[in-house]
Amino acid sequence: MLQTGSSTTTREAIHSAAARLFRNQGFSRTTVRQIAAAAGTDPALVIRHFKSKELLFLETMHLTIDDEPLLDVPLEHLGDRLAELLVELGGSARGVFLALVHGSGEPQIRERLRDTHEQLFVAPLRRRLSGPDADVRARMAAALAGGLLYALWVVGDEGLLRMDRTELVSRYGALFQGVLTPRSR
Amino acid sequence: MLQTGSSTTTREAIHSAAARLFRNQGFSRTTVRQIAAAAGTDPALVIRHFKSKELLFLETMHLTIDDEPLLDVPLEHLGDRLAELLVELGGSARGVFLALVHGSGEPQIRERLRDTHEQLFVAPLRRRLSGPDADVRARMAAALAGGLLYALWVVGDEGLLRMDRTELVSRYGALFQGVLTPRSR
DNA sequence: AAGTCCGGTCAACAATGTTGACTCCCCGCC
DNA sequence: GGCGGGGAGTCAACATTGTTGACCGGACTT
Repeated sequence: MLQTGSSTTTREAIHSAAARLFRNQGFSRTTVRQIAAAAGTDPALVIRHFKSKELLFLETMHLTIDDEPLLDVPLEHLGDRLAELLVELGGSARGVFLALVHGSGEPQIRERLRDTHEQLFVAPLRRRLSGPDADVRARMAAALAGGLLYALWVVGDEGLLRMDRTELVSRYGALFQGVLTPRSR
Repeated sequence: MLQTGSSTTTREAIHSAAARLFRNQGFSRTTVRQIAAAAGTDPALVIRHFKSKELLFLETMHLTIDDEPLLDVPLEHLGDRLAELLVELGGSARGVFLALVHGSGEPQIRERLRDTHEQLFVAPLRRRLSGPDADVRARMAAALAGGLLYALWVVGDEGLLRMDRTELVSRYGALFQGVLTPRSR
């Protein structure tokens, strides 16, 4: 048959083991032999299926949130909604984000991070805005969003982490709102 | 004499070669043998002088801006000044910042990044503020600052990079100002 | 003068990503 | 039915990485 039964299973095992390890330990700290062991197979097979460790990384680490519906909220509440979404984000998204940021020394991973930033933050916000400076405002809001994740996850600012969630949401929500729908005029 | 002439020179050579290479290529992409070659010495000596590659990295990569005087400006202009400072920042600071961010998968480097963030952004701003929520506002402004560098350097948002510098400064300056000296009350 | 330390060199180690040779087995074709 | 070919799997090897230990030589102390 066309379905390569065992092969697909093995490939899938490698894929999911790699995804888990990359999320938990990042690119450089996880070894091909670890992935192979976790998938119950041979290191050579890992490379054979995906062409290299880096390509395997790129194939497993994509960060997609279905925020299209989640951002479907009146424009005047978009700031709060976005802040809420970001603050409550976590779990696997955190691991993928950190893996991308840490790995972005490699050109291909950096490009992936750039695409992710664009499709995750810039594009959905851009779609909701209008006016001559809509693009700039969307990009600034996206920079704010990335900066929040950066402060919380990459540097791990204890002060922000310890802060009351609802206060953080309301403060950052106001910031977003100010950029998205500038006051007056 | 007590000055170990050649030794100090060699140590210095290793130090500066390592600093340059780490800045340009980051932690994982620069090898001990590269550093040794650039310093005109032996890989083993690199490890002997500094205990390990990671310790050498930590010894060479610290990011300090003498921003104490540079932020000495009336409180109502602090936002613009900070934005100006960040946007015009570059050169070696960029390399060190990126190396720290990319390397922060390693716990020690992450701690260094956290300290840097605290001493470079949070502390100087905190010193200028007062009121019950001064700490929170300082940390949010610091997150904004880090987020700007993140967007420009780590992800490399083309839209922001292409933007007119003075417009970027004025927009981000207003953002900073809003966080530092909230309107009304 | 002998001894002791310190900077330097060389060879080796284990671990890494990756490749090639080889086996095995199942599928379609004569 | 036999058989040839291709793909999955295994094993050993390679070059490169960070790091260590053995050895060497010269300078400073006693």
